[in-house]
Amino acid sequence: MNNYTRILREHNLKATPQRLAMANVLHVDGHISIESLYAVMIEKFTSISLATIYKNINLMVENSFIQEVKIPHAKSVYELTKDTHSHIVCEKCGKVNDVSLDLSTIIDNATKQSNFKIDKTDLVLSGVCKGCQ
Amino acid sequence: MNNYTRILREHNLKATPQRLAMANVLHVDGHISIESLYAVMIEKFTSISLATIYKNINLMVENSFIQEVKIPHAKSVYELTKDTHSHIVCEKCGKVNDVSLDLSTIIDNATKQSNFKIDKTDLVLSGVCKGCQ
DNA sequence: CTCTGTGCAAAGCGTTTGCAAACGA
DNA sequence: TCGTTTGCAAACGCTTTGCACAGAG
Repeated sequence: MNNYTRILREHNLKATPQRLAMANVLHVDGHISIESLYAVMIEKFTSISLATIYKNINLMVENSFIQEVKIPHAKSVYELTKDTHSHIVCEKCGKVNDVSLDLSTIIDNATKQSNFKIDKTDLVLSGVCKGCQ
Repeated sequence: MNNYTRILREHNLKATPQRLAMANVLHVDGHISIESLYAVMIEKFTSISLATIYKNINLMVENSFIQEVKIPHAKSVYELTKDTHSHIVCEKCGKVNDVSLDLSTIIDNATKQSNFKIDKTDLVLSGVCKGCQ
């Protein structure tokens, strides 16, 4: 039994070939939009339905197996859930990368300013990647 | 001629009553979703169309008069364009507030880590506001 | 007066739902 | 075997478009 089979089951999801392939695409690709995911999936499963993609994406999000990342001026992408991190997106080619940033000082400041009890950060930096410069 | 009339014209937009009211709602409310905006607008203009709201929102975004703010697990809200700032959203009541945070250290770090030329930050903090705690 | 903006209705598009058949455990 | 998942088609909801009339400049 491979890793994703186990993880899917831990999330009360049956390890169907479609789901295992989705998990694998997410693992390999890192960040992928619904339409790109569908394009990749239909290579392996010529008759897979968009409805299946959506149903599985939604189930996986509900079970915290994956997460949605909202990108300014672009479609959302999805990634496997991992430790807290930020994102950086290239305005030219659209590529999304992870970055590991310490936001604790920022959070302290924001807490003082707002009186909120802060428990989550969503930071998306935009710019131009090395390859596109 | 009031402020918004002038600003709209500078953006090549005619200062219609509907647009002036939208600008005013955005100014007073700070951050508002399409559906809330429509609900407020229809009070003043009983026969205003959602199409008008959308057309104007899109024109105003294109002209950088307003900006979209994407919120995790919620609908986007719109705000008048102003100096760079971050947002904090209450997970209980949904209220969105501005916060002024210095992200320069974060940007330096991210630049080193990613080799991107960074020019924009979108930070949305989530938590529980004072009133909801 | 001219050109832009508005309101309405219809179209468009991404996403969700219902259902019968297929499949995982 | 039993409950879940799939694929298809239809439905849905949000957003956009086309058009005739109204209104801003």
